[in-house]
Amino acid sequence: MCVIKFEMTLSEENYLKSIYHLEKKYPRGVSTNALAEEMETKASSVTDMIKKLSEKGLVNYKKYQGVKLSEKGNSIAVQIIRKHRLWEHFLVEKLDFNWDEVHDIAEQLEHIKSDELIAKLDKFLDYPKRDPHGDPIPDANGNFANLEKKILAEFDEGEQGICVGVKDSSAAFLQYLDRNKIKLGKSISILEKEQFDGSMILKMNNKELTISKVAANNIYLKPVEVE
Amino acid sequence: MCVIKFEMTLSEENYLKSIYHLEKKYPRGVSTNALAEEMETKASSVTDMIKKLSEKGLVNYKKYQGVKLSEKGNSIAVQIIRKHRLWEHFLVEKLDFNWDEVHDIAEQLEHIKSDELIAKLDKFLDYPKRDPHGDPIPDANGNFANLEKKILAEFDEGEQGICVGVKDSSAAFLQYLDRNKIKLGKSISILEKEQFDGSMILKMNNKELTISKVAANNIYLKPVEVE
DNA sequence: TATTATTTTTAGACAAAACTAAAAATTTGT
DNA sequence: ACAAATTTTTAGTTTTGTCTAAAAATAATA
Repeated sequence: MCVIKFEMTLSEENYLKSIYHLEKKYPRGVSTNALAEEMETKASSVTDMIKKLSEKGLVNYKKYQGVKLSEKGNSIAVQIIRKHRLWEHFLVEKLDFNWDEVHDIAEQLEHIKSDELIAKLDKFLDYPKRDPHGDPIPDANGNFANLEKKILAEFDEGEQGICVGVKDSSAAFLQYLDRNKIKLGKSISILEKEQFDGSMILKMNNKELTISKVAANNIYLKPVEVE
Repeated sequence: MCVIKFEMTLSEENYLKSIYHLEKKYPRGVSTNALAEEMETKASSVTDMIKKLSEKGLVNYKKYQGVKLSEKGNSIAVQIIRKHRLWEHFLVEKLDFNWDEVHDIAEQLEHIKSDELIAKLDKFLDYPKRDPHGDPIPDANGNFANLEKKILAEFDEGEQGICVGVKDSSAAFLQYLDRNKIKLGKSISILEKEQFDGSMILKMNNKELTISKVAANNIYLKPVEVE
């Protein structure tokens, strides 16, 4: 196992991370424009950076055909995501931040360079498997513990599940969830599904709650069998 | 109380920190060359940066006459030092790092931008007064808890004290202290002082220990009256 | 298929922070 | 005090990552 360490700049790391996330949406290659939008920069800047990453062997790139992460690039991106999610867990569990406040700080902390630091932080947090939004934290080898989950909007009437994650992690959405007392771990039953607009009437904490289709499309449940 | 927030670059923050530390040694103004050496850069680069900091009102500067921090510059420098020392404390007390391993990591962490983060970290650590090397941690207002301390080399035979800090925080020196079981909080008596080379014979843990003048010049004791 | 429209890349410029080399100011030594 | 040595500043480049404007390639449409 031969691990080569690169000197990565902040900007390079952010590009790899964005490509990683966009590959979920565009598995056949991430376009220059999509990346420019994600990075809040111009397409020409993206082209320049992609060339640089390509020369370093971190992405596979052919002109006009979008980028994909190479194996090396992927594993670097996964390590950055690991750091981001570990720090988010730390901020919420140890420093008492709310789950809607941690993203920007973790965005900075994820670039701190020290393998020893991350190993010790992981141990201190007792090897958490998920961050405060329910996203899996890859282990030191880059392996994700995959957990079964389905978007709430895809559940049918009478089904039931446990809230295990959110798709949208914006502060606005997280605060909406807080106001409605929706948290990870909560048991939710689907009472009714409105055909007209896709809104749902749920039972949670023995109370009824109506949510829009937009909201239901951003909540993950783990299905629970109900007899 | 009107607090103005600046956009500070990493480099600007490091210059302020270095000027702060050098002002201890050069209270009438820090020379361009001294700063260049501290920052491991060239004098011409220093001149450029000083001009920039001067335009921002963070240092007082007249050509050929060295720099001093302005009040604003000083308070920013103190906040960076606060962050550095809080993170060092965290790394040693919570993540189980040794005191010779934390400097480089804290050097990165000190630039994370979030007042809320530092306030919560401070609380989590239970408002520590000193970092792992015995240096005082300024509070949120920039006030240092000043503790009485004297360099070991300046003690006389028969005197006694408690180790409260080190002047040199290099890994090499800290490891030397570890090998000789010298830690913060240890009680030390001066048995003999060799006139010839300034070396000292100490009693600590009921055992005798000889240290060189160089070492004795880098250890701080709080004097203890002995009847 | 020919012609638009869109996307992507190239070319050239800029700001930040560093550098080298040379000029200017200050300090030192006789 | 004046020449020599040192320190500091200026002037002109370089690198990284961005930008604008224009050219080239690809995609969409009549």
